Amino acid sequence: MPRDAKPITSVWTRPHRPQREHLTREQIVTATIELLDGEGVEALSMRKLGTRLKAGATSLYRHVANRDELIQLAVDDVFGELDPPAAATHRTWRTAVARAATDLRAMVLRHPWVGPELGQVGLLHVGPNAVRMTSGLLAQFQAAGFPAGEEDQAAGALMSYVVGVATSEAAYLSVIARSGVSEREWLSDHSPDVGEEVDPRQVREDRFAYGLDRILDGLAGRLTPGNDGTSRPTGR
Amino acid sequence: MPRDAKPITSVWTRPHRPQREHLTREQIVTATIELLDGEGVEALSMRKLGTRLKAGATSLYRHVANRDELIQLAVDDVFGELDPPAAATHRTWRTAVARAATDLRAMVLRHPWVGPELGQVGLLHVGPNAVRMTSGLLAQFQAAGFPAGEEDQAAGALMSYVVGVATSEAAYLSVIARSGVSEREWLSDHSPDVGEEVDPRQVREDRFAYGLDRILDGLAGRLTPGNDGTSRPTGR
DNA sequence: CCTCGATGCGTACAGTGTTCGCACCGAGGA
DNA sequence: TCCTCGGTGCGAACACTGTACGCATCGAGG
Repeated sequence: MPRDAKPITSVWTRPHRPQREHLTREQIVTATIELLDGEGVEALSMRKLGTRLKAGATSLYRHVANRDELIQLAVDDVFGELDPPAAATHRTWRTAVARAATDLRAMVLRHPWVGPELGQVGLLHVGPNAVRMTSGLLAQFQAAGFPAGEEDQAAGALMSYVVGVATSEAAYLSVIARSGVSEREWLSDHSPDVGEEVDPRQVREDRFAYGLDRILDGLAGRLTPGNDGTSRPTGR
Repeated sequence: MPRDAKPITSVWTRPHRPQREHLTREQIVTATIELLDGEGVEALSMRKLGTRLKAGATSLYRHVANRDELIQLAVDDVFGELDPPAAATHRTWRTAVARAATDLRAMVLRHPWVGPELGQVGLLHVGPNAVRMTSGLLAQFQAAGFPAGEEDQAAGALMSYVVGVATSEAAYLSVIARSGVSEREWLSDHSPDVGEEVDPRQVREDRFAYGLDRILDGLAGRLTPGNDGTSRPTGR
């Protein structure tokens, strides 16, 4: 025992660990999501996250390998907000798939950092929640009666579209939000040719629905005649 | 006309500025793209870029506001690799659009960092080259004879799909490349149920073409009957 | 009561983007 | 010919970052 410093001071200056509240991986992930939603992905730092959890920055490394893995966990966690589509039947596939797509878009808009992150890691091996979601979608296409081997490509095409629009939409909204004005103000500043009466939120939703309908139309065309729910006006 | 025989000191003790090669914004951007292609977006640092240009790190700030703006410039620059689609006619719109989509996918695969970056800044206000590309696409849909006001939504849907697939595909390929094995090795390691005879690159291209055809099918359904080229495969 | 694995965290290190101020160049006027 | 002066390069510095390491401390189990 070297006499490096004061042996012990008073009780009051002791490190004073009031209650040893253990960190949880779950806690860390939800705090991460809060921070990501609030300030964006590049504002996420381990130290900031630590203080938000009333913990030291390096404590997090006991529960998470590194920052990248933490973000991956966050990505899969928000996929858990989606409930998988209902039972798959060949009559209801189109509405079920459309609903899943709408939910997915809403989730990406709620968490604008998810889109770019998905673009860096790919859609497939993200985690159990994402897998549950994609396999639920796949079941819909299987029940719909697509030719053998096409269900996969159909589901993939749909997912790519939804993630593509939603990501770009989320980025657009984030840029506006960072500039501090409302969407309509921003629009009338940056492209004054749009009318005042249109609701930009509605416009975005219509655009999404338009593309979604076109993809579902195109997919429905691959079904054996009779099963399809095509909205195509040309009856052939 | 000015003779370089400066009477200061000897040539050898001069501050040794061998040739005053001025940096150019263009030089910087192309070096940035090289570095991004080679090592990915998070390996891009101003100091590394500086040494690659045989310049100090902070010299770059004379020509570029900051790192983010530099990446934006790089993004728009690679959009310049795409040549805008040919003259738009109502007979050739489908092949022209399919070709533009294929080119765009190839570009995103050549530069795997573009996808996530597009997801962070949005598709629209990226720069003149991207604008040229999207407006060329729009002209195709206008010439195709879509109902008034729908050309925009059609072009947007297509772009979202292409960027969505290509981004996720590029991420997948980057993960594999970083692991140092070939795509087929990686596949037989991670999902041994796929056969040996399939060419994974061909599979990806087929998947892309499948979704593209479905979207174009769905879009063609909105044309006045007679103009549509429904279900025409784009394959090679 | 003692031991031991698990956990928290202070310190430290190698980087990062970016600012500031100074040194220098080359052209344009006196 | 000299002398200014806007533009350019860049070394030093600052505030941060992710994270490896080692030590202090805990709770449970013997």
